[in-house]
Amino acid sequence: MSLYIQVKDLLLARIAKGDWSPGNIIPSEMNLAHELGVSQGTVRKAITELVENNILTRRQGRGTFVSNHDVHRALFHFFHITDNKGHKVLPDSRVLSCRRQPARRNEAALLELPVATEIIRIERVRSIGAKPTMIETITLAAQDFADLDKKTGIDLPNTLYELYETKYGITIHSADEKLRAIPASKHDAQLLGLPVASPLLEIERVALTLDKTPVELRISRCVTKNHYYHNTCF
Amino acid sequence: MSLYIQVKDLLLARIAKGDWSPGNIIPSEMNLAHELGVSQGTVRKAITELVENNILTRRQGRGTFVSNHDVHRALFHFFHITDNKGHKVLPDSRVLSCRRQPARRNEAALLELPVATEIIRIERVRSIGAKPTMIETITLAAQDFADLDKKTGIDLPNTLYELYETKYGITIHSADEKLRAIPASKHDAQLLGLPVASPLLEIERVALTLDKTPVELRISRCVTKNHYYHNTCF
DNA sequence: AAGTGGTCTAGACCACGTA
DNA sequence: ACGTGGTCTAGACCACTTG
Repeated sequence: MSLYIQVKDLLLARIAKGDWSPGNIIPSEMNLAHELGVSQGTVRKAITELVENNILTRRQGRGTFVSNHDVHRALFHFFHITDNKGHKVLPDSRVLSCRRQPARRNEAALLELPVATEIIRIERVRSIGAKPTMIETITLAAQDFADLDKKTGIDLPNTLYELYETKYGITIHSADEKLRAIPASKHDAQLLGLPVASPLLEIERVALTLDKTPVELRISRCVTKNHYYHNTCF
Repeated sequence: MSLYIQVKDLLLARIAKGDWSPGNIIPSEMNLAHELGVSQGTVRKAITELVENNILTRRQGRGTFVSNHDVHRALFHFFHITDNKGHKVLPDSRVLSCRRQPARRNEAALLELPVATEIIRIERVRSIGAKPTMIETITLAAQDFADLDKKTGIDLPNTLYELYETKYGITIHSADEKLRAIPASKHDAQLLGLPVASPLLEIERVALTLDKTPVELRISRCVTKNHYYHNTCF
């Protein structure tokens, strides 16, 4: 393996281990180069790849920082619903329930947990401009999110990924989404104020950490009358 | 502007102008460096960014080439339908019609053409394993694709983007997709063998060239009973 | 003024593909 | 054997931020 890949892996390991945490500065390129006995150019190339992966952020004149995966990031990387003009809108959310339960078989499989492991299941309705637009069912491994179910509806923030990072030290880095069209169930239809069997866009998202461990399963069923799921491909 | 950005823009201009065409080799880094009066490292950095944009391809020991946006690329960058196991499948296609018509208002808007410009409209049904799965309506500016409508159904290849590149010199580089769930029309239902109003996944895709000119509008309506639209977000 | 990342150069050696 | 890209080094100057 080339030297800069080894440096990259070493930096990654330190970040994953928590030696350097989100928002904090890492040593300068020169310091790392001296410490590791390589040239600055090699450290630079390793850091460049991590910056391209959104894991580090460079700020000229200041230093290199572990990325903060904040609201902005969550919004831009993981939230793809836009209005008809293509503008992203952050919907409000109302929690319907938040309970501990044994994992169903498919949930356990997607989260790579043993069957019937205890999970936390959150159900909420998300609205755009007072109009109910999405129903979300969120599944988390209970062991990783102690006491999350004890929070009241108001304590559960709109943007959960920020909470995962700040309270539980779990940073969501990528996600895998599967989309399909499904008919609204009676329950869905009632919550969303639609006729039964109206077409809904279902998004099944598995959110992953840096080392590709699945952390959250989120199934969203969306009304796509005034909104789209927007994706740009290169 | 930094030097390597200028070099990058210059290379881009030559590619767009057609001095170097897809599949062909460009001069070596050393030659470009001498020609432009900069160091090899600067040319290298410019080329690196173009490689990251999938515009150039490096082959060690051989040289640097203008990317071929071939079947493989089209499949991996622009085709997101997978089976339930997550494997991509390339569907067959049967052309229903291929006609010249005046552009409708929304088509003209999305393709950035004057209203009522003549367009070519292709309608086809795509099947996976003999099962009709998607209906596609493709709209192209007639002026850019002379005689495309004169091809018979068999002459129209399954993978159109390759045809655009090889026969018309138009390379699709990125695409913008909007997804929503819609009920199947009578026409859709008949072609796909489904009850009327079954939920379908509609994908409205605008395909763009390197300089972001919209070239093709493609509306796909997909049965998502045994297939998903798959997206990975970083 | 000092330290950081951003750019640029020049030169070295390696791994790979072709002739 | 030769030319290509791939990696690595060392050193220079610039632009930006902080103390």
